[in-house]
Amino acid sequence: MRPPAASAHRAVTISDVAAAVGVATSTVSRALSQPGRVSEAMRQRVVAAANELGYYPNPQARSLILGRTQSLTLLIPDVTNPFYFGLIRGAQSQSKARGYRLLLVDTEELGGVEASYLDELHKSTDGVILAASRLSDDELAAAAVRLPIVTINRDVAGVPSVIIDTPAAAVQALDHLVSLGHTSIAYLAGPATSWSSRKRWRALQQAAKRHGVALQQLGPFAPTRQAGAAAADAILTTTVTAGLFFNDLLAIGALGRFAERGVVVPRDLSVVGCDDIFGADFCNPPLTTLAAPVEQAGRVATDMLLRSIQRRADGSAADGHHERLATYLTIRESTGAAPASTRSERPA
Amino acid sequence: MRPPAASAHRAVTISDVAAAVGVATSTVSRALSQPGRVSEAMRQRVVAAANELGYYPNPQARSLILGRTQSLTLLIPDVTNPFYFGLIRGAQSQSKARGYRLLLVDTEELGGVEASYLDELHKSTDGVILAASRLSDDELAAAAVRLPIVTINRDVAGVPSVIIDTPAAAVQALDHLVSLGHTSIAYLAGPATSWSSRKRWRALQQAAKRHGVALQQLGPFAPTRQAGAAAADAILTTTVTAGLFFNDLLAIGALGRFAERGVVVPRDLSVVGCDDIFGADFCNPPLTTLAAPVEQAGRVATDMLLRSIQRRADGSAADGHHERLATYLTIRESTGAAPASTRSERPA
DNA sequence: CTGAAAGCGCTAACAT
DNA sequence: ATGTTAGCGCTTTCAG
Repeated sequence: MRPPAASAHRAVTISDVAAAVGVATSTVSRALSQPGRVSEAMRQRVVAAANELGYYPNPQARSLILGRTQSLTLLIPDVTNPFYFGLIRGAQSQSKARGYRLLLVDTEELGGVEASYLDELHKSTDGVILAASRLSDDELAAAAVRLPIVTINRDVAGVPSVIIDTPAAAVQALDHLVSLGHTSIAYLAGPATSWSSRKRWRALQQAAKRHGVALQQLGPFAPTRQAGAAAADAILTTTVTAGLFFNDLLAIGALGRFAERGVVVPRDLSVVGCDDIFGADFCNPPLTTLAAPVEQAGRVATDMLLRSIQRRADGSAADGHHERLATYLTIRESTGAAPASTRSERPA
Repeated sequence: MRPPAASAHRAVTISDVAAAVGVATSTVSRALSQPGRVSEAMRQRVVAAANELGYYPNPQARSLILGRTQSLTLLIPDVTNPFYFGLIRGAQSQSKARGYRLLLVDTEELGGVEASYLDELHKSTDGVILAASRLSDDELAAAAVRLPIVTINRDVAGVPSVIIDTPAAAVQALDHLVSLGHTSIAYLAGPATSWSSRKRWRALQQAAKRHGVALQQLGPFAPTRQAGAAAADAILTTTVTAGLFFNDLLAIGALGRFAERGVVVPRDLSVVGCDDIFGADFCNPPLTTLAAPVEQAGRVATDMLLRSIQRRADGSAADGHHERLATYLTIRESTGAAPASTRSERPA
């Protein structure tokens, strides 16, 4: 049973409730938010009246005095990139569980948008989760002084972060390819500003050296399906027999292009993606990929942020804790034995 | 050049700026929000000081007095359902363009969560976009009295809404199947509470009668990939040669199950999805589907909501305008000629 | 064109 | 245990 809606206009306030019960507003406030500090009888009368009148607290007024908004903000570069879906869900559910609301902002891959939001948000959110930030280390560190921040996949001193450990998994992927007989492999890099891409490339280089296989970097490519066609064409100018793609979006785009050009995956070329996004398991062929625990990352980031907010409230020093989430290789059907003949002889 | 951050703690307020310039706070307020009502010289001095000090307005304080929060809320049943991605993006970008922030809430397919949010949100958001609401007509109408609401795919008197016209496209899909020789077809229904599913079924029934083909409904099914396996098995107990699925998620799930059971699509069975979500074009085989203009729906809903908010502020009567967005059949590779032999003889 | 003062809804001392 | 009072940061009468 929903209480009767407040008459057309003015909303029900705490003083309406106070008047109805015949007490001071402070008593109502206490009864509602610090039940221990009023008599049980009073609490019940107040709660009854509040329900009766359809009273709901005004979060703005509360925020103004308390200095916290009970809302967190998730800044992501592109809401349509499925990689972030899990992040959104994880952050959303955890925020809700902790009694916070989640604001979602799409920065459209623009560092400038990111920076201006961080300035404006200052007062309207209690903390920010920054996914795949395009900001410089200095900008990030500066922002973190003013506002609790947790980054995802970005390692800046003094700024807590969740790191999805794809470099380690990328090495597993390389091992996998080497075990299948591949000796010449390409890494299709992400945006030049991507910290993850650089990290992964470095890890791959070392592993390639250890295995004694040839590894080359192509790109950078935008992390999109459209760019996948370009990545596919780039790889076809080389003689590699396998490609490690910056992410699944790029790999899926490439898969389509390979099909167009008559390149059969994995017979002619093996393809490895990254992230295990929605679709990676039902594309054609299903993608061997690095399964990033994205939703977990969203939850963990939220908890770290909440802890960081708490710490600030207590006046403790800021922390720069980093949480590293393991990522594992998931083998599906886009990788297979290296072709016997050299790749340059492939029909194309 | 970012202004120097405010010293560790207290945020810069309008009175800090006023003190710096040596004027009253009201002057600063006017200079910043009603530039016309202050001398140009004064405006410049104030703006300079504000930048100097790193002043940003406190939206909470402003909301409190203005009675609007400059934020809209998008309530969706499941953030991980790719159908909503476009909606999120459309609503997000349009909100931003109009100077509003977007709050995202996942109701987890629960009507109760939806209802309680509508109550609480009352004061913290200026309006709500309700996608695929699980609420009853009465509940919706009641909520719309208290708060500007726009629904998506839900037709309730007095509540403005955006209707993605899938029934019309479903009829196109039926025509398509009939033209391919299918005479016995199944509709794999969505949740019983889904208004869209019911509407579509009704439109299909009429069209089937017109064509003189047999149409049966199976389900209801959850709108998920998992449920797709159940839907696939259900369809295999019948002799239909084609299935129209409630949405792409369900269809993609079914595609996987068909592959497992050796049913070749479209040779043995034609499959039609709905929504054209991310993945519909690269699953195996690519899905014939009804391409819903989802991102547009998000933008349109946002604009309608803003208009509705405006109308309320002006004291005009509430409107119940409905915007219908055309949806078209997109033919890909999951539909083909009806098998010559009857489906019950299919290898399985 | 600018200043003084009141007040949005709520909470937190400080009384009693 | 409850009432009184002040004030969070801002906008807006109302004066001048």
